Amino acid sequence: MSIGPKQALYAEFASVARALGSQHRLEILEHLAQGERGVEALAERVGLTIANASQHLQQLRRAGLVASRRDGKFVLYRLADEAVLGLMAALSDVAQRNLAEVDRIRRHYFDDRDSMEPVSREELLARTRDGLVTVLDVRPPDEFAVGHLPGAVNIPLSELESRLAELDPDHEIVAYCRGPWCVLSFEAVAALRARGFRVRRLEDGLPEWRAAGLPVENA
Amino acid sequence: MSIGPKQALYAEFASVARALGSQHRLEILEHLAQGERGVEALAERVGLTIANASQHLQQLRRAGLVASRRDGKFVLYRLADEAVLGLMAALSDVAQRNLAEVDRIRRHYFDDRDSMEPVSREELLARTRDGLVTVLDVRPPDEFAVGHLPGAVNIPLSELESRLAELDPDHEIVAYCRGPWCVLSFEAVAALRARGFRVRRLEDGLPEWRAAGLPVENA
DNA sequence: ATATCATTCAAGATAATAATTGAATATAAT
DNA sequence: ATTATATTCAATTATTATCTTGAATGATAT
Repeated sequence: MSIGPKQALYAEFASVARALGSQHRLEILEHLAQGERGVEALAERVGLTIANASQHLQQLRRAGLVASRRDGKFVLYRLADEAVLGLMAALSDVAQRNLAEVDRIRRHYFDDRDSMEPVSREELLARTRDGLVTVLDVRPPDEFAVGHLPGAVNIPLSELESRLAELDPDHEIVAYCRGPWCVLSFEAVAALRARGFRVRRLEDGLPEWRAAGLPVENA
Repeated sequence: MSIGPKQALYAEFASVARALGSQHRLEILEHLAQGERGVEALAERVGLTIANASQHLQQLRRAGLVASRRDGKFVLYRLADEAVLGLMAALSDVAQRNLAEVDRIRRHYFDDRDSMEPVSREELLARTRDGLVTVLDVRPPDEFAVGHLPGAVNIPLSELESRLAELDPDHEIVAYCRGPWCVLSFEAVAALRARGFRVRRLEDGLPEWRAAGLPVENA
């Protein structure tokens, strides 16, 4: 049945789609969008055994979604391409538009914590020039270290309650994390609002900021 | 393992990706991008039994990729959304960039028949205003009937050899068909060049023309 | 060389998906 | 009402994907 070049191409395209067709692999891709990562770190964060994570990574590699390099005894994986992020965005866009369940989850969880419009990247750029805004990165420190918004303060969500003193109550805060579906910034917004801070979320997360060609610091 | 809202969302996104993860379903989507179609017509064109095509269509519907309506005793399917076309474009983009096999097929088949740059939609629009170009739709007549480029001539590829007289040899010809992976326009270009016609392909196909907001005729 | 650590491979159990067949609905025509 | 047609459902079998476990590879450090 797979005669014809069109059929052969569609078979290839389908193999890419199948590689995206797993909750775990999508989550792995979200983490890789932050920057390079080893197998063990990914396995732990996604909640897989190392052997299993390794197999998922190889499926992603065969599908051309990730690439890898060896660094000493570690193997570091990364997204193959900026286009991969675009593909994931297109996927979530279609799912959001057409699957009622997605809408239900969004309203029930996300809108509950922050129903405000997120701050656009352009708006944040303009406001940081005035210096009256604190950019807050609530991801774990190792992800912050690989790359973050210029001038951002890193307080991981888990430490937020105990480090409130580091935040200037007179500044508006703009919080961000891994991307549009990362819960960290939503939790941070809810927690900080309850403490009286003026805080909004940045649209999307670091990978999308970087993909937009905006500057990233990795000191 | 699927606690958390992020996991729940990714599970939904993955279900959309799995629906795209089949050669046959991608081909069905290509046909639906031309316009509404019944189950039997789709089954025949994609080379599936009717029952099987019906099941694939329902997977696509569950994934929010297609919608359907009943018209008398026929059930007509269509793409759920313009965003679906964008998702397929993103999918083929990633596959083209990162899978060597895709490149091999393209060079071996497509570039062999037409290694020239395709005509962009903008260029075609400009040239049709001068009236010196014949726009040639080489899809089957029923697809042409559902929608085609303004002023296009419909000669299905299968009848091209016998209807060469209808083409003015002084006009440049711009041929198009279903989309970037449809072989019809490539075959048409190769056949017409061999006959001495000046002919190029339009970039992509009718669905992308429509998605760009350009006018479509369906007389 | 040997030991150690990170990663991958291989084998097997379980679950999900695909295609086929024949029966069941739902609408239209007689 | 009955018949015909289009589509869907249900049951079956074959194929493919997932996860687990334990062993094998590759690179570094002792």
